[in-house]
Amino acid sequence: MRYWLMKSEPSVFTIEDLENSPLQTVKWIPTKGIRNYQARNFMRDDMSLGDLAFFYQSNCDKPGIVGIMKISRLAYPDPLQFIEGHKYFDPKSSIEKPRWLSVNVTLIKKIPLIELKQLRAFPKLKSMLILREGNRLSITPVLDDEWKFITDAIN
DNA sequence: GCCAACGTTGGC
DNA sequence: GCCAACGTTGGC
Repeated sequence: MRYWLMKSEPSVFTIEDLENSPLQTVKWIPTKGIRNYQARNFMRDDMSLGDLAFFYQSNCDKPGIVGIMKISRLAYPDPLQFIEGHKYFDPKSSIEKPRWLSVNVTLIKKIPLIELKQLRAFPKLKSMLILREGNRLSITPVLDDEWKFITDAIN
């Protein structure tokens, strides 16, 4: 079992949107395609059913962790890449050789916001990828120790 | 809205 | 395969 951190901009998709979705399950992210090879490769190569992930809200007033999700469907082609005219249409992709993938996630629970600046304050977390300057990757692995430390802090 | 830090693109 | 130009991300 692996752990992940997945970013979403609240202007695009919020934890409440996830909460209000049927079965509290969505394609990540419903209206947006992940268009970064590193993030795609994580989904394709390293994610397993039942892996857990932090829902991280980014590019907003209070960036931070707001929930816990699980991976509920393994990587599959992102349908948005095939919709001509769509923002996430990719002419270089095809049904036979899809370039971009998604996974489904299911909400486990919302948690009280743990702000980015709080995360930064914990020496134990100083190597977290999300805290690295210039980090832009929307899906990053979380180490077992980091996951345990954060989830322990919640409880 | 600024801007640093990235990833991608494409000409060569 | 280099690298400048460009677009995007995301904290502030």
